[in-house]
Amino acid sequence: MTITVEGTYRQGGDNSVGQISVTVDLVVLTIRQGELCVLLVERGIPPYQGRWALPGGFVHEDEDLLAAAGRELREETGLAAAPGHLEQLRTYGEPGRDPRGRVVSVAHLALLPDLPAPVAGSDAAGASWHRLAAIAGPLAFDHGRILRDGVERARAKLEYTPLATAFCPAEFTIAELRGVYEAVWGTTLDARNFHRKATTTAGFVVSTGQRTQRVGRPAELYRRGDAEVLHPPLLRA
Amino acid sequence: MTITVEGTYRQGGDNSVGQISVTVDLVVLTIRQGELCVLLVERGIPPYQGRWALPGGFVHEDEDLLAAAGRELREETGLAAAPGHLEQLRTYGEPGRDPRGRVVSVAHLALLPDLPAPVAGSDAAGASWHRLAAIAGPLAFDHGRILRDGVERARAKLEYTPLATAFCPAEFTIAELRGVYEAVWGTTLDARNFHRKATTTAGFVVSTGQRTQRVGRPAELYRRGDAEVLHPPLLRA
DNA sequence: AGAATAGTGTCTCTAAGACACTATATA
DNA sequence: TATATAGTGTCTTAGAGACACTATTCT
Repeated sequence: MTITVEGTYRQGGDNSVGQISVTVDLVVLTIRQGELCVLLVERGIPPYQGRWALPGGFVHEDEDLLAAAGRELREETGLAAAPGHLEQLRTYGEPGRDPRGRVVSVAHLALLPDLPAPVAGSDAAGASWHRLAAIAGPLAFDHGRILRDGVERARAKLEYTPLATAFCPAEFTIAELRGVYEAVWGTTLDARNFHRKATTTAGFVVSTGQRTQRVGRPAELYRRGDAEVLHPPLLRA
Repeated sequence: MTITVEGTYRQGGDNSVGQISVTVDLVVLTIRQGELCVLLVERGIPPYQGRWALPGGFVHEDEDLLAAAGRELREETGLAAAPGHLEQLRTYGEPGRDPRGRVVSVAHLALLPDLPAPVAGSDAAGASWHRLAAIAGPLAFDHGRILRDGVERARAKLEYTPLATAFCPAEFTIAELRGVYEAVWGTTLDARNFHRKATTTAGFVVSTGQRTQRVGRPAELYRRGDAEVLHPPLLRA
């Protein structure tokens, strides 16, 4: 079924009906063994058969864009965005981006903790995690560009929001949080300065009173604070 | 004419064709007499007849999204984005946002200098500038929300990019640049500290060697520098 | 005791904010 | 000379980066 808009959108405008296929694509990032990873699916049919692509699919008739992205994430990974973070990234609509016709894709960015439940066993045939540094060939469609934009968005948002916590489990140590920054930015940070910074920036993290039990001195466990923005920001060098 | 995508988008996906109307809407900002202003058009037909709305229209069949936004800007204002700035803002696709049917709008943000050529005389019947602080009723559709998002984007980008120069003519004084910050942020800034900051931040502005001729000591004229990002940023209090 | 990891204290340097002062034009 | 606007210098303070040191666990 196709919905048709009747009448001019506004006076002075033209009447071309602009019916276009709308999809959502997902840049799903997580951190595994200290490395930034992205979820990719292998294309089984043309175009770009055999290439890796971002997960995604068509927006349903009566479905919000963010809801569509959440549904696709669930279908492809078997996991909800609940413990992590999901936001709109950017919309890609260049006429030639899909050889089959005009498709506008509203890309979304998801940040997830490294969940114990693996991706396998979900609906998605070939969804798998790939270390960002080790992606072999070019991705299908313009997904390479979308992936780059998503990674850059994540890198930038770590600076001025507490979003690094989306990569962590509900309770985490300062060292784990620092590991997120190091993996996403591809740098190393001074553990002492980072600790001071993270614990003194208002609303970034709150102590739970609990401690870890591993080798070495036990680390205090923290939960995400209520700040939406970091004041002052945690800038990259 | 309607383009239809044949075949599944990718394996594992569903087959709903997701045909939706795609439009571009524009948040066009400028500064007039020291106040931040937005370009609005009055709706002559239902729905929302008589209400103010953002300019916009349908994306053409073989047209890029940014190009569509540029075209609408030209049609509504008679002016190109060339001297200013145009970027994608965000996409709005809530199912109920247009009572006539499913319409996904890719909103764009345009920042323009206060051009001597007025908006009148252009294609647009009722396009006019409105002081942001003095917009009477609610806007049509979800345009109030889009406008808020656009203004917030502009406010944020002044912090860490040299985008304030998009509101200025090609050559401008430091006092004019400061006026942009004050209008967009709705604050007052210390003229002396701002001068130091603007002239010492690498790549923000470059001197032309020219000077103004008005009352008082002549001010040096500057042009936009080649920096894409301000290091360090110029943060709001 | 020794290894391993967590967390604190201190110093230096950069940059922001407050504000007095100097500079150069017009009326 | 008065007025108006442009631009510089200085002081204080917040915060980032470098890095020595202390703390608390396990083996």
